[in-house]
Amino acid sequence: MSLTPINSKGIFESIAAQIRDLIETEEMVPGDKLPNERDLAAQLGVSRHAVREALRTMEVTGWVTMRKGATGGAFVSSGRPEVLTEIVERLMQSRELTVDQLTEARLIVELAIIDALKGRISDALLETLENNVHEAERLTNEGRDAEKTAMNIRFHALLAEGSGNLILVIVTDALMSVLRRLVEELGSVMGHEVIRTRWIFLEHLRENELPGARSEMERHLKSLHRYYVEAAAKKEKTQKRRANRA
Amino acid sequence: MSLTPINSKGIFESIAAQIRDLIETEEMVPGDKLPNERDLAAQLGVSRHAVREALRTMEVTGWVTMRKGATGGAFVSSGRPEVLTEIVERLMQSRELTVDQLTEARLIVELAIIDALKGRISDALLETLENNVHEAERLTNEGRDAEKTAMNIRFHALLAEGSGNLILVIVTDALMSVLRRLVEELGSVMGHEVIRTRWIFLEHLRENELPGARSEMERHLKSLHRYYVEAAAKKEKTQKRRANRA
DNA sequence: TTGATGCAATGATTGGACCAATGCCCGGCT
DNA sequence: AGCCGGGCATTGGTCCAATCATTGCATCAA
Repeated sequence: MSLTPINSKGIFESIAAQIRDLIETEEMVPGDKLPNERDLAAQLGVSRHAVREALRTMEVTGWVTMRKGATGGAFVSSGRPEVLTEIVERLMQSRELTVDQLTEARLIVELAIIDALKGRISDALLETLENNVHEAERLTNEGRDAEKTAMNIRFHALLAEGSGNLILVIVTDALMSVLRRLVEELGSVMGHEVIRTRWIFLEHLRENELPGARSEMERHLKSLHRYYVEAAAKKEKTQKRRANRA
Repeated sequence: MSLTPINSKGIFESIAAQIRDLIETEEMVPGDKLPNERDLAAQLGVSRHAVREALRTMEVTGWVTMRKGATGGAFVSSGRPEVLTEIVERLMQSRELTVDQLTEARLIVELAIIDALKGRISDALLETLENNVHEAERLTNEGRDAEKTAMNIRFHALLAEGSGNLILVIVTDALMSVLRRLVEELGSVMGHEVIRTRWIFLEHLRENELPGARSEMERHLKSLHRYYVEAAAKKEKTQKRRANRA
């Protein structure tokens, strides 16, 4: 005989579960509008506050987005990579996750993407990538730092798209949105060095020399990896020093 | 001249921001207890419900955990990696993924994880994996299908954990979860074949023969890949036929 | 000593009321 | 005819007050 716990996690949780089910079974797809809060509360037989808490948590986890106003309401969302950054930030601050792990994961995924590029290197892809590097070069020369960084990050996204695999694109997106935050915190570097390695990488790609491209990217990312780990350690130390002084 | 929007996101957001600041500046560390909801509401001059919404979102994002009861309350947390899985899973699920892309991505990520295992193969890891396969073998023989599948999926999660990289674990978890839904739809297969390839894989791992292990896994996953793509195509066809008939 | 019981603290849920933002529509002005 | 502006309906946002539920602890009796 197996008894199931009753309401173990609170009402708002079971409300969220019900709505999630609707979405998971594709009875509702991104863009669809959920009933308004008052109707939901009535249908589920709970108070409006409970519905609100459920919707709020679902908003945070990227299941729905909420807009206010006359045409507002809760809409099924397709997910928000940005919320990842906040959670990752917390994990890193409390040492559950290290910079080391983050950049290592980036290295691994990126190299996997390059491997997946086999047989998919088209002229269109090459042109897109070249345009990106040209733009990045211009921004670097003009000293427009933030835009330059965005452009450099975009390069990796384009590469992922080139693999033709949506999953890799999504994972890359998520990783990049987290890394962007890291760069903001630790400071970006090596402006022209990035451009240089890009051209070498692209040259290999153009010649269909995947191994060469791969090792160039590996070299580049590993040097970035070392830099960030060091910068994070240094920042750590100054924070500790400041804490001790106080 | 740049004007900043006022209160664009509501009161609960600024409450959350204030509390986050307290935690970020390390005035509060994991384990510390926040004031109770009534006091917080009074101190901030807002309603208790606003405080609750703030705390709820912070719970989801891993800043605090909440317990109920006499010694309950909101406590500073060190983060919850599981939410990341949920968000990544949502990102994957909401896109129009093909079976092909899913299993290909699984192949890519899994092989990358095996590469990342270099220098990390411990006796403890081997033992954990062996236990998993033993269990899976038992469940397979007993015909307990659902549990067998769960155990087989768990193997990949354990492998990811063996890489020592939390990011890879999260990506694997999300991927597996999406994949599991697919398997439920298409039906699982090859019970004993999976066990066989597992033992071969582990044997390579035990001998520290990473390339051998890698190619065995590659062979196995590629055959799975073919099977699922085929099964999906077949299902597609019967659905079309059924649709035409109607 | 042990177990039951009551109490107090704290979160969980509810109901109802009102505020605020937003987009649409309609009427009046040019 | 065109447009502009104010009112209005819809919907989320906030607040208050009250009650329920859970949990740990202190108390007390066997």
